[in-house]
Amino acid sequence: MSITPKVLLRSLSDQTRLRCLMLLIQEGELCVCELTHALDLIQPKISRHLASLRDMQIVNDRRAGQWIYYSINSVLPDWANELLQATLKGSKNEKQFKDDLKKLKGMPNRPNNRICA
Amino acid sequence: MSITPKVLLRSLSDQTRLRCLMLLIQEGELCVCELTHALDLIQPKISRHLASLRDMQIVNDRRAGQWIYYSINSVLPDWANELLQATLKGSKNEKQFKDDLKKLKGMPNRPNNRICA
DNA sequence: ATAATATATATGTTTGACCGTATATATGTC
DNA sequence: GACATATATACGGTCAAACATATATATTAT
Repeated sequence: MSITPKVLLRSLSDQTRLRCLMLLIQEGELCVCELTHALDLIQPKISRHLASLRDMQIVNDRRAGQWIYYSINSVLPDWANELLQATLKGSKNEKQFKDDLKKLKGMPNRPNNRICA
Repeated sequence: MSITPKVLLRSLSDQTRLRCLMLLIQEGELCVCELTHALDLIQPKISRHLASLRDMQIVNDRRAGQWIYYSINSVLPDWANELLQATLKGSKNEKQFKDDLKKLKGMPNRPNNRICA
């Protein structure tokens, strides 16, 4: 079964999950420590919300050494991708989003997440 | 100030508000009793959620005699309209949405909501 | 094996949002 | 005026979900 509007919208209704997803859409793949740094929240909180997004099949995870990388599920239905893109479009004006992105870019010692190093 | 993703997504996270909005997008303008009938919920519940959507400037209301008609705010930003359209696209497969629409169409004594009668 | 780092999860608590019931308000009809 | 219909709101209760803290697990390095 594929995701429903009910499930996706419920997930997007929490600010922490929304902020994570916006960064993931924009950046492609991020690990927990990058998201923790960018959002300036405690690690268990980020992990908990990412686990929830994984359970809803909105994101996928991949282990690489001690890091676990999350990314948007690549096989979401069209309407879901369109919904996420519309949300990103709306978020780009938001101070919160800009700040998160800036914080991410400025993170020291970012782990290298390139699959082909 | 215009609506934010945070506010719109929070509004869409409740099933009652989501169902109302999907019918409003599809049908243009509906009164409280039509929505109450279509969703098969009690009137105060519908009114409460519509008031919330009005407060968030997602819908407008208009009185016509004893009826109050609600419709999607016509000056939402592009991203918000795109988000709603994507949601509608995803909802059209859903049994819940189909049932709501069928119930609305089959409602006896629907008030006539045409502005120019 | 010990220590350090990254991530996940368990636990108990709190809070905000939704709920149903009751009631108030507004309009129309007789 | 009295009554019916449509809608809004106030009130108190309930519950899901989010929270912080503490701890467990996994990986890497020394």
